[in-house]
Amino acid sequence: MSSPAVSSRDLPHPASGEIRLEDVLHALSDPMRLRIVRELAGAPGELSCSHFDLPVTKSTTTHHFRVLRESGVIRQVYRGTAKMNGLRRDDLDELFPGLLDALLDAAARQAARLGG
Amino acid sequence: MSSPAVSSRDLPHPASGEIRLEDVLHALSDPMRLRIVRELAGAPGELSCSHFDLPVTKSTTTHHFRVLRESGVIRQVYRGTAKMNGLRRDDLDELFPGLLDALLDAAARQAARLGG
DNA sequence: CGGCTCGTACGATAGGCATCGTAGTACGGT
DNA sequence: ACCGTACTACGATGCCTATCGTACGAGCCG
Repeated sequence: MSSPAVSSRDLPHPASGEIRLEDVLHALSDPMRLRIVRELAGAPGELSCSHFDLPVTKSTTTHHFRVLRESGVIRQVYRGTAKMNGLRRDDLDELFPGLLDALLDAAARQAARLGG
Repeated sequence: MSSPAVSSRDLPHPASGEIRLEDVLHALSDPMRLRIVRELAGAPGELSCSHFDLPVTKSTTTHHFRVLRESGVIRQVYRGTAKMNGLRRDDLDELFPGLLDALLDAAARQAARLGG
């Protein structure tokens, strides 16, 4: 066998060069997804999908994670039954320097202002 | 009479405190609107709607400008028959410092990368 | 006044999308 | 082998939206 993958199941991610700004912005324009990204940014490592306690069903949660992955905002990988999620900081910072930090800062400011 | 308005027709804008990050991101996630904003950012003053040569009908153009205005990204004011458009740099920079510049830089980088 | 340009309003249409529920697959542990 | 957990797939639904065309209103200029 080739190098043992983290799991037999692999998930399609856009290559770094295929990430489109419009898709990233669209992904982050949903409150639920922005919340996910903020939580991911505040965590040290990766987080499993089940770690999040969102006010929607699991089907919808799956949908949001897929949108984030397909837009290039997060990286997903299976680890056993869990699916681990991490921000694609490296790729995003290289493509759009300062953007992710500005977005996270903007979200934090709005949360503070509106009492989030 | 109160101070003479620029025109008898007035347009509804969100107050600075009512601008929501999600709405701004959603507004900018459309290629046509991102293009408009980039052009506005590169111009010295205000630009009329008719200045833009977009590959859509005038109805659709009106729609996009309204979305930008209602999300708080641009300010619109009538001047005779023309409708002048300007970025709300001041408000955006106060609410989300660095965000607008990061977005414009990101858009410029992508345009350069993809040959826009 | 008459016409011209700029932009709006309204209705229609087609596609996208956030959400749900149910049924199913993959993996790990007992 | 069995069960439970984690996540997915699929279909349905209702809303939002990008687009168009046509008809209209507002202001300028001759």
